[in-house]
Amino acid sequence: MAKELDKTYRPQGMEDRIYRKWIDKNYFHAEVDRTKTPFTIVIPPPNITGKLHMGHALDETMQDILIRFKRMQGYNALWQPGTDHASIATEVKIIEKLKEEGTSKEELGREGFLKRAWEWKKEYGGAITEQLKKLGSSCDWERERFTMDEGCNRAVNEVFLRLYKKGWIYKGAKIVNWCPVCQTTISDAEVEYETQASHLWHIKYPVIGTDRFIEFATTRPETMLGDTAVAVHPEDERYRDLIGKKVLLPIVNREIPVVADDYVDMEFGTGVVKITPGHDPNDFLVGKRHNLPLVNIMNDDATINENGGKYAGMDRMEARKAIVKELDGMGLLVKIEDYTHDVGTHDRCGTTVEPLVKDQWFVRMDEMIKPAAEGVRNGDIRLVPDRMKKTYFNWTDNIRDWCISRQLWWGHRIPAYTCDDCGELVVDSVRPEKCPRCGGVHLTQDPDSLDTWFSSALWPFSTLGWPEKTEELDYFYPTDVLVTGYDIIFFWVIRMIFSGYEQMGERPFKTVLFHGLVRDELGRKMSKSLGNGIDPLEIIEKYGADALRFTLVTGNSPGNDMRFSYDRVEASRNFANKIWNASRFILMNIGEGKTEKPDMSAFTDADKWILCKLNDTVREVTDNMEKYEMGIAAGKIHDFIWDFFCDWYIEMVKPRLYNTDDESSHQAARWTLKKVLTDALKLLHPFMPFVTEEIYCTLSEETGGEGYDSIMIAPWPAYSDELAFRKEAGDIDYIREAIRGVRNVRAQMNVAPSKKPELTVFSEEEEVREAFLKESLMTAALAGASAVKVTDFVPEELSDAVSVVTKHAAVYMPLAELVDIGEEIARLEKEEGRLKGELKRSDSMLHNEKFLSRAPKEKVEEEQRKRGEYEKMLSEVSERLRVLRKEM
RNA sequence: GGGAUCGUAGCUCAGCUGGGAUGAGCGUUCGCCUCACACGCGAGAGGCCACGGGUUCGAGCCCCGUCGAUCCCACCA
Repeated sequence: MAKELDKTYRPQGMEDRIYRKWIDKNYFHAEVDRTKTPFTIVIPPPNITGKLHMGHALDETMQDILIRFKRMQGYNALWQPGTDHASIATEVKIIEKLKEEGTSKEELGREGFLKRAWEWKKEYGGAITEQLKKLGSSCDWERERFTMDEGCNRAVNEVFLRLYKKGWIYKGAKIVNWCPVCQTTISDAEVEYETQASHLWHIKYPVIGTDRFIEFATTRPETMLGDTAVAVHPEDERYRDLIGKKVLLPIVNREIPVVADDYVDMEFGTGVVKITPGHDPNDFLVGKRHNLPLVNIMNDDATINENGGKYAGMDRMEARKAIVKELDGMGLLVKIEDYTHDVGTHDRCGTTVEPLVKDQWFVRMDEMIKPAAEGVRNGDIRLVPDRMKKTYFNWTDNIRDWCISRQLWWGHRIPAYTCDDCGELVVDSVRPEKCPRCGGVHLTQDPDSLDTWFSSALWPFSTLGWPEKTEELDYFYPTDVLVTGYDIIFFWVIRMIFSGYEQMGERPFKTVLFHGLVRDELGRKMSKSLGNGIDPLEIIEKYGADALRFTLVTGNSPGNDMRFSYDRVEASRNFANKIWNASRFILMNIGEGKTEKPDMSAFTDADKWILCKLNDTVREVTDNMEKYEMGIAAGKIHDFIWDFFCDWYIEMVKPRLYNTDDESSHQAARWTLKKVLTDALKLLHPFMPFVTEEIYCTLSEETGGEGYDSIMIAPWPAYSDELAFRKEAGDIDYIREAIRGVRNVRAQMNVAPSKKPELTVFSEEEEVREAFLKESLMTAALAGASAVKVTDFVPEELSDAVSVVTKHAAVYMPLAELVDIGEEIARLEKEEGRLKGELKRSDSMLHNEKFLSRAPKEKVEEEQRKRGEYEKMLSEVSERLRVLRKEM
């Protein structure tokens, strides 16, 4: 490590070096230790196909901030990492690759395909975790898991078996969402609705035995091939006489009944609906109620099947056109209207989803959802921000059974077997040796695999060893906080919650902390198609992971989307540079071994002031962190370091170090500098782990440290009553006010910086005079003065001086030769006006009977105190004006 | 059709259970290469807190409407 710090902060190289050190020292690893309180976070496992994007960066950063904070607080902090096999996403990628190679899934066969998939996982599956490391993520990599590793696999099979035994997993023919391109079913959550411009085709069918026609409207005319009824509302006068009659389904020439069902909306269209139980979820239900036959007219690739007669083999969209044309030819097409409606598409590939009836596996949700809803309702699980409950309950209140089988190969294979001999269905967590009914040894496993979320639902406990009763599970479960985006509530959060309650009998986590989306500079979603994605790795390369992390959490609150901009990263990088240089200053001014704490009498008010501010910052930041207000915490740390520490304290200390030779006072300054820097670095460490580590270690090496090899294992700063120097801090705040006032007037009056007048501070309060006297050297330096005198009367010779009036003191500058008296009078008049206004405001409140009687006492007292101050300042300013006017 | 979020300085956003908007960063204006830092220092300018009501001694914050932006959910063919 460099003996001293370079002039400019340069994260390149440094971050990787530090990360390697942390890994080598095994700091991220957590073991069961009953003497310590655990704090656990499970990572939302990134897909193995994934490439680090800003969403991950935000998610990981928030988790790392929490885990580092808790680790420093002394918790046994475990951040459990791992990756997700992402069944369909991965399978699609591999299929693409096979296509490039001129082969296919079918050609390789199931076994060959899976072999390829595992190879693929081995080759690319680690990329995402390597990228997480670039961010500084302090995951316990020794415990890294994968949703399809042996343990997770066992957990999946075990849960499947348990739920099956309970009767909560069943197989049944129901209408499901089918993706004709991916050739698999998908769950309701995977369907994305997209508004499309289309048409409403008005068609009529002849009513048998009459010369009438019954007219209706449809958005999918091709499905008429599978119609098995036409429905009207039972109370609809227009059609009452037709109920029970038959109509002739054209083209197919099938006779179908007119049924009456409440489902029909009389107001919509003609009040007639064609019923296609095989291809519409509502029609499916109507069909059940009326015992209608079910006709499937589609193949798995969405072409029309043999039930479509002459249209067999035609694509669904082609068939639509052809059928409309044919109906038109028959005179049965009444009209075509423009119509926009929401069409279900597959969130992975954008293909229009086809509802059709398939024999699939489902999880019954009605019972399992109850404890999950209750757990959030009664606060067993807390959602941050609170409003996410509404989204959550919206889902739990309307939950439907979960279709879990997928016609995919990459994933957990459904642990259900059919006996080749007797046809018995056997479900077990391990492959049965023989059929329990007939003893046959030939059993065929269900070819389907499970929805990828089935395994991620078990993640909080499967990663800790479940179904084994491991020490880890006992100790680290339930986990403390889950950090994730609000867009994943129903996919994942709800499913983990009901799985946790059902399998473990306990909540999977105590708190869910939601974050929003990271958008681009214009507020648009970052997406591949827009090409507006910003690569976090590029940002890290250029500005450092610390700058990226800080940018992602500042100025942001839980659950809200944020915009990403280069300007903000630059600001964060500049902040890192600021700390870097402040540290350089401190290192240059602290000699080796000279930072033992001197006697309290050696400390100046300035020292006590910064220690007091530090102390307050420690308390507030800790409090914000406990409440998951990371953005606020980051802001406070930023302000403390930049404003209080760098802009004020370091400047206050310079004249002392450079222009005095009181060794014990120097020592107090050095001790304070080091103490404040060290604690500030600790507060900042969760946010900017790398720079803080680099500086902390350099500081330790150069000046002797606290005995920790790394800031990440050093204790979090604690609030201390001993550092609450309220009086001194208040005095320094008055002095700062005076300094600011002087600087202000100088700038306003264009006084050259080289001009260093002698200042006279006048105050009627003895304590204030003492405070200024004690800090006169510092005050003079910061105000650009040659010296500061303190008096309890205003000397005659200063009658024409420029004056700055503050609450507790007035500062006189003999600048009459530089400043026009007229201007000074104008300035003071403005000030006088301002003070009069303030006084008026104060008086209006204090004369308000209701304010006096109803406002809390402290508020009234505060207002009275303010009024007193204004009155004093006003009389001071008026007096100055009187004197100056006489001078003219 | 339900529900949520947002509307505060030119821009991007904070604003703790209601108590004077001394809010932050960027931008901007005026001075400064002051021996930690020009990725910087000092000093400014800039805000009917979307609009209209209400509750209150007091509202950016609470309640009710209106307008505008965004998002989620939903089986109206």
